[in-house]
Amino acid sequence: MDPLIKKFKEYGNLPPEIENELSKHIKSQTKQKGDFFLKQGQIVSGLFVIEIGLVRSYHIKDEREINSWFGFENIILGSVMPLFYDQPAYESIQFLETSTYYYISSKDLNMLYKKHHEMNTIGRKMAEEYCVILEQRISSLQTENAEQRYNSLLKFQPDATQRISLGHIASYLGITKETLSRIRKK
Amino acid sequence: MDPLIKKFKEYGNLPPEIENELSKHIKSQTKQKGDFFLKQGQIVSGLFVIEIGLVRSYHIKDEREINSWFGFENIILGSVMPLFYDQPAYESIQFLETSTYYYISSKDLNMLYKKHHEMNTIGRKMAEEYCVILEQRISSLQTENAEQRYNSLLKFQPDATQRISLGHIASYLGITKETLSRIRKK
DNA sequence: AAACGATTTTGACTTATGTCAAAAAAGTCG
DNA sequence: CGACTTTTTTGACATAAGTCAAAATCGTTT
Repeated sequence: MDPLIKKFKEYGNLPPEIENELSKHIKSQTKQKGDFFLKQGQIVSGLFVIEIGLVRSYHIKDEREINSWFGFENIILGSVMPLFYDQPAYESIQFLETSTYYYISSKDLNMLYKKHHEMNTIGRKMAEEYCVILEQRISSLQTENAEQRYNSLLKFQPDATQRISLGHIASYLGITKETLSRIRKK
Repeated sequence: MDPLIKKFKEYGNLPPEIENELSKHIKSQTKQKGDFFLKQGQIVSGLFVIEIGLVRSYHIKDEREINSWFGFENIILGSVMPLFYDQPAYESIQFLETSTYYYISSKDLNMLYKKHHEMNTIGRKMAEEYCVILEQRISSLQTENAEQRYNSLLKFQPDATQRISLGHIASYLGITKETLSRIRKK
Protein backbone atom coordinates (compact mmCIF):
# COMPACT_ATOMS: atom_id res chain seq x y z
CA MET A 1 0.00 0.00 0.00
CA ASP A 2 1.35 3.39 -0.81
CA PRO A 3 2.54 5.46 2.14
CA LEU A 4 0.03 8.27 1.68
CA ILE A 5 -3.01 5.99 1.84
CA LYS A 6 -1.47 4.20 4.77
CA LYS A 7 -1.14 7.57 6.50
CA PHE A 8 -4.72 8.58 5.70
CA LYS A 9 -5.97 5.36 7.24
CA GLU A 10 -4.34 6.25 10.53
CA TYR A 11 -6.83 9.09 10.85
CA GLY A 12 -10.09 7.33 10.07
CA ASN A 13 -11.99 4.67 8.23
CA LEU A 14 -11.51 4.58 4.46
CA PRO A 15 -14.03 2.36 2.65
CA PRO A 16 -12.44 0.17 -0.08
CA GLU A 17 -14.18 1.92 -2.97
CA ILE A 18 -12.96 5.33 -1.80
CA GLU A 19 -9.48 3.96 -1.21
CA ASN A 20 -9.53 2.62 -4.72
CA GLU A 21 -10.54 5.95 -6.19
CA LEU A 22 -8.07 7.82 -4.01
CA SER A 23 -5.21 5.59 -5.14
CA LYS A 24 -5.79 6.67 -8.75
CA HIS A 25 -4.99 10.26 -7.80
CA ILE A 26 -1.80 9.54 -5.91
CA LYS A 27 1.46 9.95 -7.77
CA SER A 28 5.02 9.31 -6.77
CA GLN A 29 8.05 11.39 -7.63
CA THR A 30 11.73 11.62 -6.85
CA LYS A 31 13.33 15.04 -6.62
CA GLN A 32 16.92 16.14 -6.13
CA LYS A 33 18.25 18.12 -3.21
CA GLY A 34 17.41 21.77 -3.83
CA ASP A 35 14.36 21.06 -5.99
CA PHE A 36 10.95 22.39 -5.04
CA PHE A 37 7.66 20.73 -4.27
CA LEU A 38 6.00 24.12 -4.29
CA LYS A 39 7.13 27.68 -4.82
CA GLN A 40 5.81 30.75 -3.03
CA GLY A 41 3.06 32.32 -5.16
CA GLN A 42 1.84 29.10 -6.75
CA ILE A 43 -1.77 28.12 -6.26
CA VAL A 44 -1.24 24.49 -7.19
CA SER A 45 -0.29 22.46 -4.17
CA GLY A 46 -1.07 19.20 -2.44
CA LEU A 47 -0.50 16.83 0.42
CA PHE A 48 2.42 14.44 0.45
CA VAL A 49 4.35 11.88 2.43
CA ILE A 50 8.09 11.41 2.05
CA GLU A 51 9.26 7.82 1.85
CA ILE A 52 12.93 8.70 1.88
CA GLY A 53 14.27 12.23 2.20
CA LEU A 54 13.82 15.53 3.93
CA VAL A 55 12.06 18.79 3.14
CA ARG A 56 11.76 22.30 4.54
CA SER A 57 9.06 24.94 4.23
CA TYR A 58 10.06 28.59 4.27
CA HIS A 59 8.95 32.06 3.34
CA ILE A 60 10.78 35.28 2.59
CA LYS A 61 10.53 38.16 5.04
CA ASP A 62 12.65 41.31 4.71
CA GLU A 63 14.78 39.53 2.10
CA ARG A 64 15.52 36.69 4.49
CA GLU A 65 14.44 33.07 4.32
CA ILE A 66 12.42 32.05 7.37
CA ASN A 67 12.05 28.30 7.88
CA SER A 68 8.64 27.35 9.19
CA TRP A 69 8.94 23.58 9.41
CA PHE A 70 10.99 20.54 8.47
CA GLY A 71 9.40 17.41 7.06
CA PHE A 72 10.83 13.99 7.78
CA GLU A 73 9.79 10.57 6.53
CA ASN A 74 6.26 9.23 7.06
CA ILE A 75 4.55 12.41 8.13
CA ILE A 76 1.68 14.10 6.32
CA LEU A 77 3.04 17.31 4.79
CA GLY A 78 1.64 20.19 2.80
CA SER A 79 0.77 23.84 2.88
CA VAL A 80 -2.57 24.74 4.41
CA MET A 81 -3.04 28.05 2.64
CA PRO A 82 -3.38 26.86 -0.99
CA LEU A 83 -5.33 23.81 0.15
CA PHE A 84 -7.91 25.75 2.05
CA TYR A 85 -8.17 29.07 0.30
CA ASP A 86 -7.26 28.25 -3.30
CA GLN A 87 -4.87 31.11 -2.79
CA PRO A 88 -1.23 31.47 -3.78
CA ALA A 89 1.12 29.66 -1.45
CA TYR A 90 2.59 31.84 1.22
CA GLU A 91 5.51 29.46 1.56
CA SER A 92 7.92 27.53 -0.59
CA ILE A 93 8.58 23.85 0.02
CA GLN A 94 12.07 22.68 -0.90
CA PHE A 95 13.82 19.33 -0.57
CA LEU A 96 16.93 19.37 1.60
CA GLU A 97 17.85 15.84 0.54
CA THR A 98 17.09 13.85 -2.58
CA SER A 99 13.60 12.61 -1.81
CA THR A 100 11.00 10.12 -2.95
CA TYR A 101 7.47 11.07 -2.05
CA TYR A 102 3.82 10.25 -2.72
CA TYR A 103 1.37 13.09 -3.24
CA ILE A 104 -2.12 14.11 -4.16
CA SER A 105 -2.85 17.53 -5.62
CA SER A 106 -5.03 20.03 -3.75
CA LYS A 107 -7.39 19.99 -6.70
CA ASP A 108 -7.90 16.23 -6.60
CA LEU A 109 -8.10 16.16 -2.83
CA ASN A 110 -10.71 18.91 -2.71
CA MET A 111 -12.67 17.05 -5.35
CA LEU A 112 -12.62 13.93 -3.18
CA TYR A 113 -13.61 15.97 -0.14
CA LYS A 114 -16.69 17.12 -2.05
CA LYS A 115 -17.54 13.73 -3.44
CA HIS A 116 -17.00 11.58 -0.37
CA HIS A 117 -17.97 13.08 2.94
CA GLU A 118 -16.11 10.33 4.77
CA MET A 119 -12.87 11.81 3.51
CA ASN A 120 -13.62 14.95 5.50
CA THR A 121 -13.39 13.06 8.76
CA ILE A 122 -9.81 12.21 7.87
CA GLY A 123 -9.16 15.76 6.72
CA ARG A 124 -10.66 17.21 9.86
CA LYS A 125 -8.56 15.02 12.11
CA MET A 126 -5.38 15.79 10.19
CA ALA A 127 -6.05 19.52 10.49
CA GLU A 128 -6.96 19.27 14.18
CA GLU A 129 -3.81 17.34 14.93
CA TYR A 130 -1.78 19.93 13.07
CA CYS A 131 -3.41 22.65 15.20
CA VAL A 132 -2.10 20.95 18.32
CA ILE A 133 1.43 20.84 16.86
CA LEU A 134 1.23 24.52 15.89
CA GLU A 135 0.00 25.46 19.35
CA GLN A 136 2.97 23.74 20.95
CA ARG A 137 5.31 25.62 18.69
CA ILE A 138 3.63 28.92 19.59
CA SER A 139 4.01 28.16 23.27
CA SER A 140 7.70 27.42 22.71
CA LEU A 141 8.29 30.67 20.82
CA GLN A 142 6.19 32.66 23.26
CA THR A 143 7.76 31.51 26.52
CA GLU A 144 11.16 29.90 25.93
CA ASN A 145 14.55 31.47 25.32
CA ALA A 146 16.87 30.44 22.50
CA GLU A 147 18.50 27.59 24.38
CA GLN A 148 15.21 26.15 25.61
CA ARG A 149 13.76 26.25 22.10
CA TYR A 150 16.80 24.42 20.78
CA ASN A 151 16.37 21.75 23.44
CA SER A 152 12.69 21.42 22.53
CA LEU A 153 13.69 20.79 18.95
CA LEU A 154 16.23 18.17 20.00
CA LYS A 155 13.54 16.48 22.04
CA PHE A 156 10.83 16.36 19.38
CA GLN A 157 12.95 16.03 16.24
CA PRO A 158 16.22 14.49 17.44
CA ASP A 159 17.67 13.78 14.00
CA ALA A 160 17.14 17.41 12.93
CA THR A 161 20.63 18.29 14.15
CA GLN A 162 22.23 15.49 12.15
CA ARG A 163 20.49 16.22 8.90
CA ILE A 164 19.80 19.95 8.82
CA SER A 165 22.37 22.72 8.61
CA LEU A 166 22.94 25.06 11.55
CA GLY A 167 21.74 28.06 9.56
CA HIS A 168 18.41 26.43 8.68
CA ILE A 169 17.83 25.38 12.27
CA ALA A 170 18.66 28.85 13.59
CA SER A 171 16.12 30.40 11.22
CA TYR A 172 13.49 27.90 12.37
CA LEU A 173 14.17 28.79 16.01
CA GLY A 174 13.98 32.50 15.26
CA ILE A 175 17.58 33.21 16.25
CA THR A 176 20.82 33.98 14.40
CA LYS A 177 23.30 31.33 13.37
CA GLU A 178 25.92 32.90 15.64
CA THR A 179 23.68 32.49 18.66
CA LEU A 180 22.92 28.87 17.80
CA SER A 181 26.61 28.15 17.31
CA ARG A 182 27.30 29.51 20.80
CA ILE A 183 24.47 27.49 22.31
CA ARG A 184 25.91 24.35 20.75
CA LYS A 185 29.39 25.00 22.07
CA LYS A 186 28.16 24.40 25.58
CA MET B 1 -31.03 31.50 14.34
CA ASP B 2 -28.55 30.98 17.10
CA PRO B 3 -25.07 32.42 16.53
CA LEU B 4 -23.27 29.09 16.64
CA ILE B 5 -25.34 27.54 13.87
CA LYS B 6 -25.02 30.72 11.88
CA LYS B 7 -21.26 30.44 12.25
CA PHE B 8 -21.21 26.76 11.24
CA LYS B 9 -23.11 27.63 8.09
CA GLU B 10 -20.37 30.00 7.02
CA TYR B 11 -18.10 27.00 6.60
CA GLY B 12 -20.29 24.68 4.59
CA ASN B 13 -23.68 23.34 3.73
CA LEU B 14 -25.83 22.19 6.64
CA PRO B 15 -28.91 20.19 5.59
CA PRO B 16 -32.08 21.17 7.51
CA GLU B 17 -32.44 17.86 9.32
CA ILE B 18 -28.86 18.05 10.61
CA GLU B 19 -29.34 21.69 11.56
CA ASN B 20 -32.40 20.69 13.48
CA GLU B 21 -30.59 17.96 15.35
CA LEU B 22 -27.62 20.21 15.97
CA SER B 23 -29.80 22.92 17.44
CA LYS B 24 -30.98 20.51 20.14
CA HIS B 25 -27.43 20.20 21.43
CA ILE B 26 -26.65 23.89 21.56
CA LYS B 27 -27.03 25.63 24.88
CA SER B 28 -26.69 29.22 25.90
CA GLN B 29 -25.17 30.55 29.09
CA THR B 30 -24.19 33.82 30.68
CA LYS B 31 -21.10 33.93 32.86
CA GLN B 32 -19.59 36.67 34.99
CA LYS B 33 -16.21 38.23 34.52
CA GLY B 34 -13.64 35.87 36.01
CA ASP B 35 -15.73 32.72 35.52
CA PHE B 36 -14.40 29.82 33.50
CA PHE B 37 -15.66 28.08 30.41
CA LEU B 38 -13.03 25.42 30.91
CA LYS B 39 -10.29 24.74 33.41
CA GLN B 40 -6.90 23.22 32.70
CA GLY B 41 -7.06 19.50 33.34
CA GLN B 42 -10.71 19.05 32.41
CA ILE B 43 -11.58 16.65 29.62
CA VAL B 44 -15.01 18.08 29.04
CA SER B 45 -14.90 20.94 26.59
CA GLY B 46 -16.69 22.25 23.53
CA LEU B 47 -16.99 24.85 20.83
CA PHE B 48 -18.66 28.18 21.45
CA VAL B 49 -19.47 31.58 20.05
CA ILE B 50 -19.73 34.67 22.23
CA GLU B 51 -22.67 36.91 21.51
CA ILE B 52 -21.58 39.61 23.92
CA GLY B 53 -18.38 39.48 25.92
CA LEU B 54 -14.73 38.59 25.84
CA VAL B 55 -12.67 35.57 26.79
CA ARG B 56 -9.04 34.55 27.11
CA SER B 57 -7.28 31.21 26.91
CA TYR B 58 -4.17 30.63 28.99
CA HIS B 59 -1.96 28.00 30.49
CA ILE B 60 0.44 27.93 33.41
CA LYS B 61 4.15 27.64 32.74
CA ASP B 62 6.74 28.01 35.50
CA GLU B 63 4.03 29.35 37.78
CA ARG B 64 3.09 32.07 35.32
CA GLU B 65 -0.06 32.51 33.32
CA ILE B 66 0.63 32.54 29.58
CA ASN B 67 -2.21 33.90 27.44
CA SER B 68 -2.56 32.01 24.18
CA TRP B 69 -5.51 33.81 22.59
CA PHE B 70 -8.34 36.28 23.14
CA GLY B 71 -11.85 35.56 21.91
CA PHE B 72 -14.13 38.36 20.77
CA GLU B 73 -17.74 38.28 19.65
CA ASN B 74 -18.88 36.13 16.72
CA ILE B 75 -15.82 33.97 16.33
CA ILE B 76 -15.73 30.19 16.72
CA LEU B 77 -13.81 29.43 19.91
CA GLY B 78 -12.69 26.33 21.76
CA SER B 79 -9.73 24.25 22.76
CA VAL B 80 -8.44 21.81 20.17
CA MET B 81 -6.76 19.40 22.55
CA PRO B 82 -9.78 18.04 24.44
CA LEU B 83 -11.86 18.09 21.27
CA PHE B 84 -9.43 16.02 19.26
CA TYR B 85 -7.72 13.80 21.76
CA ASP B 86 -10.31 13.34 24.50
CA GLN B 87 -7.46 14.43 26.68
CA PRO B 88 -7.37 16.88 29.58
CA ALA B 89 -7.32 20.49 28.47
CA TYR B 90 -3.91 21.98 28.32
CA GLU B 91 -5.41 25.42 28.72
CA SER B 92 -7.99 27.24 30.79
CA ILE B 93 -10.59 29.46 29.17
CA GLN B 94 -11.75 32.37 31.31
CA PHE B 95 -14.15 35.23 30.66
CA LEU B 96 -12.60 38.69 30.87
CA GLU B 97 -16.02 40.35 30.66
CA THR B 98 -19.47 39.17 31.60
CA SER B 99 -20.38 37.10 28.56
CA THR B 100 -23.31 35.45 26.87
CA TYR B 101 -22.35 32.56 24.64
CA TYR B 102 -23.75 29.59 22.73
CA TYR B 103 -21.93 26.28 22.92
CA ILE B 104 -21.94 22.64 22.05
CA SER B 105 -20.02 20.11 24.13
CA SER B 106 -17.12 18.14 22.63
CA LYS B 107 -19.04 14.97 23.39
CA ASP B 108 -22.12 16.04 21.43
CA LEU B 109 -20.08 17.50 18.61
CA ASN B 110 -18.01 14.34 18.22
CA MET B 111 -21.20 12.32 18.24
CA LEU B 112 -22.54 14.48 15.39
CA TYR B 113 -19.25 14.16 13.52
CA LYS B 114 -19.66 10.39 13.65
CA LYS B 115 -23.31 10.40 12.72
CA HIS B 116 -23.31 12.97 9.95
CA HIS B 117 -20.31 12.99 7.69
CA GLU B 118 -21.37 16.33 6.25
CA MET B 119 -20.56 17.91 9.59
CA ASN B 120 -16.94 16.94 9.07
CA THR B 121 -16.63 19.22 6.08
CA ILE B 122 -17.48 22.11 8.36
CA GLY B 123 -15.16 20.80 11.04
CA ARG B 124 -12.34 20.34 8.56
CA LYS B 125 -12.67 23.85 7.23
CA MET B 126 -12.83 25.37 10.70
CA ALA B 127 -9.66 23.52 11.69
CA GLU B 128 -7.89 24.41 8.45
CA GLU B 129 -8.74 28.06 8.87
CA TYR B 130 -7.46 27.95 12.41
CA CYS B 131 -4.20 26.46 11.14
CA VAL B 132 -3.71 29.51 8.93
CA ILE B 133 -4.28 31.84 11.90
CA LEU B 134 -1.84 29.86 14.05
CA GLU B 135 0.79 29.94 11.30
CA GLN B 136 0.54 33.71 11.11
CA ARG B 137 1.05 33.95 14.83
CA ILE B 138 4.09 31.68 14.63
CA SER B 139 5.58 33.86 11.92
CA SER B 140 5.00 36.93 14.07
CA LEU B 141 6.67 35.37 17.13
CA GLN B 142 9.49 33.91 15.06
CA THR B 143 10.51 37.01 13.14
CA GLU B 144 9.20 40.16 14.82
CA ASN B 145 10.47 42.07 17.83
CA ALA B 146 8.25 43.18 20.71
CA GLU B 147 7.13 46.43 19.09
CA GLN B 148 6.33 44.82 15.74
CA ARG B 149 4.29 42.10 17.45
CA TYR B 150 2.34 44.74 19.34
CA ASN B 151 1.62 46.55 16.09
CA SER B 152 0.50 43.28 14.50
CA LEU B 153 -1.96 42.81 17.34
CA LEU B 154 -3.28 46.35 16.93
CA LYS B 155 -3.76 45.65 13.25
CA PHE B 156 -5.62 42.34 13.56
CA GLN B 157 -7.46 42.89 16.85
CA PRO B 158 -7.75 46.68 17.18
CA ASP B 159 -10.12 46.68 20.15
CA ALA B 160 -7.80 44.40 22.12
CA THR B 161 -6.07 47.44 23.61
CA GLN B 162 -9.33 48.98 24.73
CA ARG B 163 -10.75 45.91 26.38
CA ILE B 164 -7.80 43.86 27.62
CA SER B 165 -5.41 44.82 30.41
CA LEU B 166 -1.80 45.60 29.63
CA GLY B 167 -0.57 42.63 31.62
CA HIS B 168 -2.69 40.17 29.67
CA ILE B 169 -1.59 41.62 26.35
CA ALA B 170 2.07 41.53 27.35
CA SER B 171 1.79 37.84 28.25
CA TYR B 172 0.13 37.13 24.90
CA LEU B 173 2.97 38.88 23.08
CA GLY B 174 5.57 36.97 25.07
CA ILE B 175 7.04 40.06 26.73
CA THR B 176 6.95 41.63 30.20
CA LYS B 177 4.42 44.25 31.20
CA GLU B 178 7.23 46.75 31.75
CA THR B 179 8.41 46.34 28.17
CA LEU B 180 4.89 46.77 26.81
CA SER B 181 4.36 49.85 28.94
CA ARG B 182 7.51 51.36 27.44
CA ILE B 183 6.45 50.49 23.90
CA ARG B 184 3.13 52.22 24.49
CA LYS B 185 4.74 55.37 25.80
CA LYS B 186 6.18 56.03 22.36
C1' DA C 1 -14.65 61.48 49.41
C1' DA C 2 -11.49 58.03 51.63
C1' DA C 3 -9.37 53.65 51.63
C1' DC C 4 -7.97 49.67 49.63
C1' DG C 5 -6.23 46.64 46.09
C1' DA C 6 -4.85 45.96 41.48
C1' DT C 7 -2.57 47.70 37.50
C1' DT C 8 0.69 50.55 35.20
C1' DT C 9 4.70 53.37 34.97
C1' DT C 10 9.38 54.65 35.92
C1' DG C 11 14.37 54.15 36.96
C1' DA C 12 18.64 51.60 37.55
C1' DC C 13 20.80 47.77 36.38
C1' DT C 14 21.57 42.91 34.27
C1' DT C 15 21.32 39.53 30.76
C1' DA C 16 20.25 37.60 26.27
C1' DT C 17 20.64 38.06 21.71
C1' DG C 18 21.87 40.62 17.43
C1' DT C 19 25.36 42.72 14.27
C1' DC C 20 29.43 42.89 11.73
C1' DA C 21 33.82 41.28 10.34
C1' DA C 22 37.21 37.95 10.09
C1' DA C 23 39.07 33.35 10.69
C1' DA C 24 38.45 28.42 10.72
C1' DA C 25 36.32 24.31 9.24
C1' DA C 26 33.73 21.51 6.26
C1' DG C 27 31.90 20.28 1.90
C1' DT C 28 32.19 20.05 -3.30
C1' DC C 29 34.06 19.37 -7.65
C1' DG C 30 37.38 19.08 -11.36
C1' DC D 1 44.76 16.07 -4.09
C1' DG D 2 44.05 21.07 -4.45
C1' DA D 3 41.09 25.02 -5.38
C1' DC D 4 36.96 26.93 -4.46
C1' DT D 5 32.58 27.73 -2.17
C1' DT D 6 29.68 27.37 1.68
C1' DT D 7 28.98 26.89 6.46
C1' DT D 8 30.37 27.45 11.09
C1' DT D 9 32.94 29.58 14.69
C1' DT D 10 34.97 33.36 17.17
C1' DG D 11 35.57 38.07 18.99
C1' DA D 12 34.25 42.81 19.95
C1' DC D 13 30.64 45.57 20.44
C1' DA D 14 25.58 47.32 20.17
C1' DT D 15 20.83 46.81 21.20
C1' DA D 16 16.60 44.73 22.92
C1' DA D 17 14.37 43.04 26.53
C1' DG D 18 14.24 41.23 31.41
C1' DT D 19 14.48 41.97 36.54
C1' DC D 20 13.57 44.17 40.71
C1' DA D 21 11.87 47.77 43.50
C1' DA D 22 9.38 51.80 44.19
C1' DA D 23 6.12 55.28 42.88
C1' DA D 24 2.08 56.64 40.41
C1' DT D 25 -2.35 55.77 38.61
C1' DC D 26 -6.70 53.66 38.21
C1' DG D 27 -10.90 51.16 39.87
C1' DT D 28 -13.86 49.59 43.20
C1' DT D 29 -16.19 49.63 47.45
C1' DT D 30 -17.75 51.71 51.53
